[in-house]
Amino acid sequence: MNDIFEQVIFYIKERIQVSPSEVEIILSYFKPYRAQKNEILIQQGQIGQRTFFVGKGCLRIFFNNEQGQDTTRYIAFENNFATSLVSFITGEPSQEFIQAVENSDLLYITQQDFYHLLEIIPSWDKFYRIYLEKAYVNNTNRLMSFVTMEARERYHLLLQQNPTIVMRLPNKLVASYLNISQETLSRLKGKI
Amino acid sequence: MNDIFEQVIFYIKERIQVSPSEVEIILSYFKPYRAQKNEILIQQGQIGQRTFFVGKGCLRIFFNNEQGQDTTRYIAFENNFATSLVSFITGEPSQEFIQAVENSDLLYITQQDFYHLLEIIPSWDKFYRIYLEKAYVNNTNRLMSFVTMEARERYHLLLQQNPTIVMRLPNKLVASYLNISQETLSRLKGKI
DNA sequence: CGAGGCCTTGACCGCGGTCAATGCCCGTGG
DNA sequence: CCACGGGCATTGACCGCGGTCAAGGCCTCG
Repeated sequence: MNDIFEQVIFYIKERIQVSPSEVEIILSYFKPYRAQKNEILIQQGQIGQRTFFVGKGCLRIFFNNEQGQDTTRYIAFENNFATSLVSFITGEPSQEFIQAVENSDLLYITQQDFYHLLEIIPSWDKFYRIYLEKAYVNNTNRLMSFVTMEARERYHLLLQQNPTIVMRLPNKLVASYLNISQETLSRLKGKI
Repeated sequence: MNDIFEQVIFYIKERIQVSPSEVEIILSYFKPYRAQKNEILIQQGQIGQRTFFVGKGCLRIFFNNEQGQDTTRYIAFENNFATSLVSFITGEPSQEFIQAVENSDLLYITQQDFYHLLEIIPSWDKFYRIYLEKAYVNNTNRLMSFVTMEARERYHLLLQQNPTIVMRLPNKLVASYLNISQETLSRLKGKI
């Protein structure tokens, strides 16, 4: 029953040192939530952000362009966090959506509580720093791939670096993640 | 003579609280450097990163695609920091170059010393966090603009949000920053 | 005054998007 | 259990944004 709390603690302990009493405190700020497939967890324009931890299932973060297609910025499988980080940082309305791709078991913590932990748990600062660093590296690599590579190369890179995404998700989402149309992805797959 | 040190301290004090003795310590890790126009400060493939502070002049961070054109990821004018952050974080070779766009008065601090400050100056953690947050927001906004907007829109957005870049830098660099060819930028400017 | 870099303009073309038709798979209800 | 409908994937036709190549003009600096 407490599996997901054990998962998140495992995740945290891999990154920072926390005493048993601190673990108690930290966990007390995380709340469980069960999301249905396709459920929208964060709407575009929403403020008051939350950070999610995926115990089981899958979340994606995406934004729309004016024509109505969406681009997926990040995909979180089991044992990963997902946040609409820009909005989390700035406190401004989110440009991004968060959606459950599958039925998912989640934990979440509000932005307020997260920042509160920064004040009461000395090592939480480091946890946040590591999280930010990872998010930064991730996004910058994506930026580079969009800017320097064409569709076929991005697809091959994804196959190398993150085949799970291609195997587990419908083409539609893979295309959204690569920022190409579903048709183009289909043609790419056809030609080996 | 100490102008640039005053500039960096002003920058720091705007963001975190530091005691006079801490200021002493922090400054002792920053070293001045005068860069010539077009000088490359960080080569692609280089490890052992440094963070630069621009007192006067301008730096740009860019990377190459395989065809040899470059894309400018970030432009730092006076009173801004510039780092090849991914490499700084991961310790791996930089995918990015840093170049002086104009003759520039700089300060720099090595990655080692920067991390050392994290240990000896309590509030430096916060300074780094704020820096990371800003860099993250910046990059994510750029990512979104590349992915959701076309050339003309990106140009108009840049004119709104950062006209200095357009006014102060040669077209070549503006094009590189927008990730379009010089010819396309020229055509865009022509048609209002 | 000459040379080299930068900007502009035109001709051309290819990647990848859109639209549309068709096929496939799967869940749902008669 | 089968028929139907809806969502997803595939395939073809078409086309437009923006890149490349090339030529010409302009400005700057030695």
